[in-house]
Amino acid sequence: MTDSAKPTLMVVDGHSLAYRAFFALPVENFTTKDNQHTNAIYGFLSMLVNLIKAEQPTHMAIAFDTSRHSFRTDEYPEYKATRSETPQEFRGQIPLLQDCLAAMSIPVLTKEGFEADDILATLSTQGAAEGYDVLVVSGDRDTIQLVTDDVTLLYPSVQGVSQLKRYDPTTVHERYGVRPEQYPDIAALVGETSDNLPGVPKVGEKTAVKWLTQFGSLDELLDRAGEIKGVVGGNLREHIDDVRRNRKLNRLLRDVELPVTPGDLAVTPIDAQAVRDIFARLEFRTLLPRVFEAVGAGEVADDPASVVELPAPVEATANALAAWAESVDGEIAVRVMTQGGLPTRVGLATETELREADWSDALAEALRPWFESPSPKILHDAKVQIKALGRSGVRLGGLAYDTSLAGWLLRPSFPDKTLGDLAERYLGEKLPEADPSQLVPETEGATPSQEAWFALRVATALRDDLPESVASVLADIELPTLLTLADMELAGVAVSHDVLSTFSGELSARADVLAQEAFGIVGREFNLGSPKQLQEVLFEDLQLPKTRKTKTGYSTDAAVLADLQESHPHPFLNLLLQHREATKLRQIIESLDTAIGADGRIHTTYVQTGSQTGRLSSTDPNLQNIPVRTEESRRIRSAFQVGEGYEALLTADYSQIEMRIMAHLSGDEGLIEAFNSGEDLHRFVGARVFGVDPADVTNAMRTKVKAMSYGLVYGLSAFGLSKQLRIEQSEAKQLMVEYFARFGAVRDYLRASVLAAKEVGYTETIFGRRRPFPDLSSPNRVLRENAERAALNAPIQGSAADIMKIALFHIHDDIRREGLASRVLLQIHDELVVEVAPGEWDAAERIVRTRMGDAADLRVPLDVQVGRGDDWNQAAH
DNA sequence: TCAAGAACGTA
DNA sequence: CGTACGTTCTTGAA
Repeated sequence: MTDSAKPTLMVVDGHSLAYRAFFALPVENFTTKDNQHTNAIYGFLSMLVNLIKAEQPTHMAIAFDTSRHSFRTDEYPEYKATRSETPQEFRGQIPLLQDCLAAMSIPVLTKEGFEADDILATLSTQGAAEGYDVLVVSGDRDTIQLVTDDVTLLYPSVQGVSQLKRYDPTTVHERYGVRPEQYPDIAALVGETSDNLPGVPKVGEKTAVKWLTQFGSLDELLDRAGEIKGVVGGNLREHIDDVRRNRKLNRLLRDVELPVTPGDLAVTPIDAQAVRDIFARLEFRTLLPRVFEAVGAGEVADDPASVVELPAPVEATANALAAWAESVDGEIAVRVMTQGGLPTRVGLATETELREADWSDALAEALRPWFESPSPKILHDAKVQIKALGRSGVRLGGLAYDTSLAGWLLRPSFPDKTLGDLAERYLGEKLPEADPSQLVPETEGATPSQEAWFALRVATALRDDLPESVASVLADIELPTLLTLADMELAGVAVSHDVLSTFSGELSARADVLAQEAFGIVGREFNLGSPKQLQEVLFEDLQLPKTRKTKTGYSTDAAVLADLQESHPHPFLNLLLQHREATKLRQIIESLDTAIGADGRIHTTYVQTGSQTGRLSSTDPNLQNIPVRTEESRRIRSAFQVGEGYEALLTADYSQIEMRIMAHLSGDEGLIEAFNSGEDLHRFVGARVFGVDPADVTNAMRTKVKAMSYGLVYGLSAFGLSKQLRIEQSEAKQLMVEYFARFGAVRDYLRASVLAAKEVGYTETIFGRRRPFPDLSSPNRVLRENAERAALNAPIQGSAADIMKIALFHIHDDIRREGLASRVLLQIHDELVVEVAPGEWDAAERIVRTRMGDAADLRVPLDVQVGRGDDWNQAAH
């Protein structure tokens, strides 16, 4: 065993072990949602973690091959030539594995022209000479030659990667009958088929060992080859050059020039945040704690992020707090603690001073002038706090920065949700958090003013990182939008419980009837909502043909069932689809009904950081996916009604805003003309594509170009288009050809836009909002093509989102400025719902039309459709 | 109890 | 093999 006084150097052949893991672990279980395979990465890291835990190395490095090419292939081009190409699914995992290792602060070594084993040989030789206990971990038998009293080889057994066999000189001798340094002699004689190194025919390990023992060395054996009798003797003499060549090639180089020596490989603390990020991306969950555990709490501890000495908060009276705030010249960070939507305590902070006080009416009155003044204020996740203040009658003015929004704008794909996340990432500090699982927490959480203090410093750090264009998106779009959203959420929308419950009752009754009928056909009762049970019924009981595969079985989604109905009509299928529809609607209704508040209104929450493109999302409940497609489902919308004391609901939506943005960005003359002509867009495009008069465009033509136009924005393929339109792929292909022949600038723009994104690593909207796309240069094709489609879409969807946000807060601000009582209630991406106060219809409509129309100056007009009604459904017409 | 997967609603 | 979301239900592992 290892001598505890000596440092332990562990050197690993990353390539060979990852490759074994690749074949050992079933890929089905190790694929991320965007189709990145991770089995080799997972298997390798899992083994590595076990090794680190068991061996506790003080020094460590992982070596990788650079390519197939090495000095060995120079010498003998056939070397490893018969080895089949390593699968792309494996190769694509190597860069990601190296990213993981980088995050774990484990040095990765490669050397052009040499194999990983040569690096291991060099390091182990140096290490042994410098007094290390050396552990070589490799799946290549050639490394047996490295074993000495100081160098132990860990070699994966046939069972798999997790079982490593330990080779010291004794075990090597037991297994092979020779000393470790003689192993290459055996290998040279026997040959190595996997390396395409043929040996002496009919000579196996047994004979080789016998000869070597008899002659003492390979040189001696070859010199006296004439003494060996029989067929094998002849074979040896005939293949003597092969043996010499094999021996030359399987000698590992012990003097490769490396940029490091063993002393440089001391184990260093891991970058915990980086590990979390990459593991999240690879969807490794169980591995994370294992990594942290293996590396040891003391060594790496949690994070490099340190717990800093916090300035002490000063408890203030209402008046003192207000006086202090007003005396500060410059920005103050604010943290309003809330409970049940109302303020409970307020903390304020500058870089050096922290003040806080419990909330009270007196405090509200004392602080109101400062709160409502334009004195600049910095908050983290301001909206909830602004709403709490709003409920207490205080309107926040001077919102200068929101760290949550800034963090999102910088990295929209990694929502650093909490202030603590941001403090770790941008300050490298830990925000003290009380452990919620303990009744009497050991660690105190940060106080409100201390949190404000963190927000202030995070804001400073973020300002340095935010590119100018992104900073302007924050200041000119997001912050004004935030204030508008706070008002919209506070307002809520009136929803009629009676309308909902009547409808719900009808649907329940219908669903029951449908279910009974369906059970009658099948001959037994089961859970129609269980895809698993449904599969039994469809594919076993009813013997319908198997459909598209999913991860867990076969798909039973609506599209598949519709296809099935066409090819194998069965009454059960219709009943099932109708049942699904009824239960789905009922479910939506139920969730809406329970969301109606005491004021008879639903107050959704808009998540401003909820998308990667710049769109809003809506939760608790989601009011951005209320059904609309079918006549019946629109009954749900008729439950959204004008509130008491108001006159009407106004809906306003942009027509074809994404295609208009496409026209603007591409500058396509044809498309621009389409929007300026006043003609129906799809009719105009159809006329061009099919070479007919607009009047002669049939419905079928219009449907096709419409699907094509919308598909463009999403990066649709001929395959996808053919599937959606249920036409031949060749026809879809032809349609695309004709389309681009007329609107070529669109294709040129899309291509150039993705190319530019690949170049700079991100896309940008008209207003400068960015979205990073690291995967555009991924070696993994699925990953890369997914990124390409998303990158195609991001500037378009994002610009539309920007435009709607601008229109939204302009409308909100105009309504206030004109002293109107009307208010915006909902935003559904390209649609707004406004509650209009009595006598204000004309003013409201004017403001909405103007502000939506002039939100952006594009090469085509922004068309706005306005409707009026007592409920949302009526207003949509 | 939690997380994942399937399904489905919207723009 | 079409982008962007959130919710609900079932299921199986923890």
